[in-house]
Order: sequence, then structure tokens, then C-alpha cells
Amino acid sequence: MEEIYQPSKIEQALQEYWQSNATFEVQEDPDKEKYYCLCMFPYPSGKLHMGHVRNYTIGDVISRFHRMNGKNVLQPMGWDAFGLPAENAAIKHQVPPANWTHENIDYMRGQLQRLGFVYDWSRELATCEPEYYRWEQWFFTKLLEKGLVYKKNAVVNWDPVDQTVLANEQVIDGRGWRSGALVERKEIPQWFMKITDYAQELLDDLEQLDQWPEQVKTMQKNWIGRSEGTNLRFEVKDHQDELAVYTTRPDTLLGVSYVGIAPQHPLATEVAQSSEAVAAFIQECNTSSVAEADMATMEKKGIDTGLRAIHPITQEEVPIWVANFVLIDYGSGAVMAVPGHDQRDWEFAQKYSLPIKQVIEPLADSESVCDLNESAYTEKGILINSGEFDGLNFAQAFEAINAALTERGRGEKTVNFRLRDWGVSRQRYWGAPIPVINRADGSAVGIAEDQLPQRLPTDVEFDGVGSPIKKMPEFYETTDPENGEAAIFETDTFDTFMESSWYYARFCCADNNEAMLDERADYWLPVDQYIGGIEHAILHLLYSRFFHKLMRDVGLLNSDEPFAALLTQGMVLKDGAKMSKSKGNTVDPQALIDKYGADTVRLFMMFASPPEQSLEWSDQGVEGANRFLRKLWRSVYEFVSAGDVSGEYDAKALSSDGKKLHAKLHQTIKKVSDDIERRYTFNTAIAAVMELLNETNRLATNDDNERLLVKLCLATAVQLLSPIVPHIGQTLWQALDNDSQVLDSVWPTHDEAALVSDEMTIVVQVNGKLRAKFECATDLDAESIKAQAAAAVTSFTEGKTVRKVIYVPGKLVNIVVS
RNA sequence: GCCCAGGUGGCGAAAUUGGUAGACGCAGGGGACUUAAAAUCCCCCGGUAGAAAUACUGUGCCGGUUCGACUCCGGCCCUGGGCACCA
Repeated sequence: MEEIYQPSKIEQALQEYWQSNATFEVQEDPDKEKYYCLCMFPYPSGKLHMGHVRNYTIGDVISRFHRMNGKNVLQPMGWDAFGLPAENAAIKHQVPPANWTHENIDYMRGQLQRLGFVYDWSRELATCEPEYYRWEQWFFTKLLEKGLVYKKNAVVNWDPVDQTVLANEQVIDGRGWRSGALVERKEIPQWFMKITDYAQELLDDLEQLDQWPEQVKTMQKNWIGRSEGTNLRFEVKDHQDELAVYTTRPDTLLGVSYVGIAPQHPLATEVAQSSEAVAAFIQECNTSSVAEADMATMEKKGIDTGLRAIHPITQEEVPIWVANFVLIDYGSGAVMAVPGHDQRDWEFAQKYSLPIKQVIEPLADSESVCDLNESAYTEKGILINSGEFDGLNFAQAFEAINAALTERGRGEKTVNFRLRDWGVSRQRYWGAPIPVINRADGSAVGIAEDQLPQRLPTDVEFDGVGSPIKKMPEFYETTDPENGEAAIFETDTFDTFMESSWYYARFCCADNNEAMLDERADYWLPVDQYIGGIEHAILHLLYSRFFHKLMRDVGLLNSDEPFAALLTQGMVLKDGAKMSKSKGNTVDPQALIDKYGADTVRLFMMFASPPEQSLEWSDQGVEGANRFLRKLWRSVYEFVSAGDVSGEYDAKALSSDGKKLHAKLHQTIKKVSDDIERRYTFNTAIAAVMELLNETNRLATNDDNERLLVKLCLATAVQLLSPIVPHIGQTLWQALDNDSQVLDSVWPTHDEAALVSDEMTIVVQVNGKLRAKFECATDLDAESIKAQAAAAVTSFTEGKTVRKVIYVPGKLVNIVVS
């Protein structure tokens, strides 16, 4: 073995060995316990960033760990290859998006291999390949047949100068990012997936996901937003249409003083035809971005339509206002406003001098006060000023008012979801073509299975203004398959979340050109461990869960959920800010790999913080990680140089220090196993091995029995670290007499008997403050321990009365005095 | 604005079930080795007072529960993630 640790001399050879031996190519084996470990696949943006390195190191460590624990481990890798950045790069560098994407994939694949990640490359896929997206197109036509997708109008950000649709991120301060023109809202026909049909199941099944972080489940639950309330319909004075609203607070119905409708509401559109003021207001509302965050923070404004709604209970007339904060996509696009008991309604009423009426008073035992001059009273309470409903509490009023509305035919109890259907149409080029034919009459039909894939042309002129395929008659011109009349292929492409919603399943059978999925999917799924950024907590993970249920219901799968366990990693920061090109604070992983080797980079990533927290980049921390690896190498080198020993040691014959090290070894095995498998706290696992190595090096011995102990400690340290630092792990494992792949070795198990100590430390507190500690025999009785504790702190208890003595067995005694 | 996290030494962090706050590492200080440097090894290292023993104090802020709170509860401040066309 070499005296000095030189990663450049060991890493490449091992990577080539893993590659050429297809170390991580796996087959379905019903006799072995399977373990499917998956990291969120990367968008091929050019080169790996630190977030990728962190994500894939975590996945590689977990995969290697479970492999050493005897499981049939699948760890695949692919490319989320469609998306906006390829189009931007195409404009900037005058290169077609497909070429740019493929070059990036080739470069990044090499980087992943250079980091020592072991994937089953035989399953590699890229979503921009027709072999992949054809199945997505096929699946979409199946859903179309089943009525689970439909077309409707929806608003987009429209750049009037570039004549193009903008993504939310392309709208900067209300203006198009390239043209600088004020963005307009524009309604265009788009395809939607009926995720709302699955809202209840998506909510209910969160309960099965006991290995998901609570915060992610809470976010999804709130996103789905199930509420129980009332659908009610106001008559509109001198008008034939009814105005439907949804409310979760029917108990406040008698406090309604106006009704708010969205600017896009049909009633608003109608009034605008005869009212210039209303038309102008709606026009103003149509020059804001469609992003909800912008909607929620903008100044609340409105205008009276002049129309009057008839209150369903009192028959009073209340004004109908167009309000910019009412969302057309939520509920019915209209709200009943109760300024007394809703803060937003209250502010709006204050601004426009609308009546504020109290209909709820605080419960008798409530500490809150109702002062409608200050703010709305939003808590639930007892009804007042509500006629026959006076005196009822929330639950009683909820039932009584619903009953009254039902009796009058003006409303009913209902369940509502905040979740909206998923719009999947994008007016962009670099995506999977939506596989439909649009007929002249506006109807659409799915492309027949034998005509798929509907290929995206890749030899295109790309000028960035609109999608090239929208200007290519040779792409879109076709005929109606039923009557032969002229028709056109859809030129919109899919939202890229479509591709990332099912790739995890395709990895199970990526080579199947006859079907989207086959029986192998049921062997591997669900994914046992999914790992990715917290920023995907809602959209990607919810869409994937939805897609899984769709695939199940089309008969492609037999499980309900795609990901059994989820680990959400935090961001990589530098100087307290997220590493990003725009902030100019990125660190190129490649330069570090070249300087220190892959193991150092992997070790630093895992040691700097636990995976769910953000990770603060530190050049000195990387240096420290490298220093530890050199120390590990030197420890093994010095041991090996001093001559080999073989056999097993006799634990009973060890010195006192030897016995302590023997106990430390088993504590470390126990802790590291638990830290990796259950807690995912790789940082504390590494710290534990550091402690073991420090103690091992401290045991100076020439005794052969103790040298055997040292050898086992070193070999175990190497083995426990090998999932994290596989190159040095393999090299040192061999140096310590093991003629095998450490990856094929059996993960060590601890001996419970070795953990039992005959001494323990008792902490003594007086009134909860630490005052003394002492060592005693483990089997000493409680009374003796209390007595010894009392004797140790007499200077603090003298002259005082002992009120209480608390003894936490094996840990501490707290003496309460006064 | 709404939903979800996080806040502990000079820095990254640890404390797993309410029981010794700061493990492990980085930076810094002192020492050993060396002609010298690097590398390596040893010691110190939250703050205040003290020669020291030790005492007081300390986990974003204010309050509460408890024998005991980084940990639980209420209120606030700040930072980050998401908000449906970035991925």
C-alpha cells in the first residue's frame, strides 16, 4: 500500500471497475428483498451544481448501505430533459435545444461517474426521447377516452410586444423579461387533467405515508384544502341568472353586506358592455400577472356593478361588486362578503364605506373581544342579529342555515377543495407534443395509438418568439381521421411536470418498446426511498402521486402510492444565500473533485449538516474532510506497516483501555447503523467514526491480542464509512487483508453484551441546577445513589429543607430544596 | 398576503423520549518535531469575574407549564422554501 493518500491514483480505476463490471445493474429477483432508491433526476442545465452533488451523494450512500445489508438495490438515473432553459440557451447560443440538451447530458453523465455514484445505467432515460414521451402521449389519449382530461379556457401571461406567452418567472415587476412590455392576462383554450376527481383520495392516502416528513404532508393537505361549507345562490335583481357563491361560514350569512365577483366572472363581463367604468376596471385587473402571490399582495380594489343580489334569507338587496382579489378559478368565482367577520371583507368595506354588521358575538368563556371599529371578529361564536338563528353556536347555525337554504331551494351543504385541475398545455417548443388533432369545429380527438409517437421536430430554426412548430405547416397540417376533412395537430406541448410524474415507474422497464409499463413495475414499486429538494414538496410530489393513481386505474400498476419514504434535502448555501448563477456564488464541483478527489467532496457534503437542513458551503470544511481521510489512510498504513496479525481477539484478555475501545467499537456500529438507516443523520454517523478512530489511535499497544482489536476497529471504521467514501473505503478494506469488494461485505452488527458497562455517571442537581456528578456501580440501589447524591451537594442544601428528591434511574438526581 | 420550515460559541453543528448545552469538525491561541516551512502530534478554546478552585450567566425576543425546557404551550421578530407556466 502507498504511504500517502492520493485519490487520483485510486478513484478512476475503481470507477472504471464499477462501470465495466456493471456493479449496480440489477434484475428482478423474487427471492431477495428489493430496495428501490431514487433521487430526483436532474434537469440537464450544463453541469452539476452542488445541490445535485448533495442529492446524489445521499442516494448513493443509502443505496450502498442497503446493498451491504443484503438487499436487491435498484438505483437508476435519467434526465428531465424538456424545459424552458434549453429554449433560452438556444436563443443565446444559436444551437437547437435538442443538441444543447444532449451535450449537457453527456457531460453531466461523466460527472456523475466521476463522483463514484453507482447507477444501473442500463435503465438510463431522457424524457426528450420519443421512446419515452410516446408513452406519455399514449397515456394521455387513454385518459381522454376515460374523460379524465378536458379542454377549457384559462388565463396566461401575454407579452403584447413579443406576441408570446410568458412563464411566471419571465414576468418581472409586471413586465415581460425580454420586451419590457406590460404583461396582459389572456384567455386561451388549454388542456386540463382532472386531478380534482382524485382530491379526496390524494388527501386520504397521505395517512399511509408514515415515512414522509410531516411538514410535506401538511403542505399537501393544505394545498388540497378540503373544506366543508355551503353552496348558495343569490337571485340577481332584474336579471335571470343566479349568482352562486361558496362559503365555509354559513353562520355569518345574515352579516352579508355585499357580494364580490371576479373580474373574469360572466356577470362582470356583461356589465362591462354597458358601463365604461366597470370595463375600465376590468381592463386594469387584466394587466397583472396570473401568479397567486402577486394577486394576494396587491392593493384590494373594486367597483360597484350596479347589480343587486337578493339575500336568500332576508330578501334584502345587497350590492354586487367586482373585486380584484376574487379568484375566478376558486369556487364559483364569487364570494359573499361579511365585513364583520372576515378581515379582507372588513378592509374592503372600510375602503369603500360598505356596511359592517355584527352577527357573531364571542362565546361566554372567550377572552377575545369584538370591536368592529378595529378589525373583523373572525372567531366562531354565538349568532346575534340573525333573526330566528340568534343564540345558535357555529355547529348549530351551520346545520340550521343549510337547512333553511335547502328548504328555499337556494343552497346546500357541500365539500369544496382548494385544489384546482392541472393545466398541462404549454405554448412552448421544447416539450412533448400534446397528442391531439384539433378539428375545424373546435373539437379535438386523440391521435391513434398506431400513429404515435407524435414526434417533436428537432431540426428547427429557433428565434425565441413563439414556438417554431406553430409556424411549421409540415408539422401541424393533417386530416380528421374520421371524415378526412382538414384538421391540425395540436402545437402546444406538455407541462414538463408530466414527464417527471411517471419516470420513476418507467425505470422499472425502460427497455420495453411495446408498453408503457410491465409486470416489473410491480416488483420494484413503490420506490422505497425517494430523495430530492424540499422545493418539490407540493407540485412534483402531488402530480406524481396523482399520476400513480391514474396508472393504477388504467391497469398499469397495482399500488396506490409511488414513494414509500421521502427525504427532502435542504439547499446548498454560500455566504448565507442559495448557491445560484444569478447570485454569482457558485462553487464548481468539478474543480473540487480535481483538487481533492470525489471522496472528500462526498464526505464534506455528508458531514457539514444533516440532509434536511440547508448546508453552508465552506472551503475550509472541505479541507477538513480531506484531512480526516488522510488521517484514516495514515492510521491504516501505520498499522499495516507494523506487521500483520490474523484471527479474533479475546475481549476478556484486553487491558482496561482495550475494553473501553471494544465497547466503543460496538457503540459506534450501533450508532452508525441507526444514523444511516433510520435517522439519515450522516453527519453524526461520521462524527461517531471520527471518535472511534481517535480512540483507536490512542491505544498504543504491541500486544497481539490488542492489535487484533485495533485491526478490527480500523476495518470497521473503513466499512462503516465506505458508503460515504467508497474509493478510499475499498482501497483500505483491501489493505486490511480483505480480498473482496467492501460493497459485497456484510454490514457489521453490534454485540449488545459489549455495550454493558459496570460503571455509570450520576449527575446531581439542586433545584434543577447541575452541582455535582459521581461515578458508581451500575447495579447500585436507588437509595444508596440518592444518599451519595445528597452527600455530594451538602454545601448547596445546608440549612434548607429538602422538599423532594427526583431520581431518574442511571442518569440524575435532582434535590429540590427551599 | 397565505401555507411550511429554520434561528444554539468566531463558524458548520450535537444534544434521538422533557434530564450534564456545545459531541464531532473548522477557525483561532499555545507547545512539540524541523535548519526552516509544510505535514503531523499534544494542550486550551461560549460570555463575565477570578491566579485558580469556582460562581454567575447563556440555545432569536417576551411570557407560561414543570422538580427540571434548546426540547412542550401562547404571543412576537428575523431568515429561507412553496404559491399552480422555473425545475
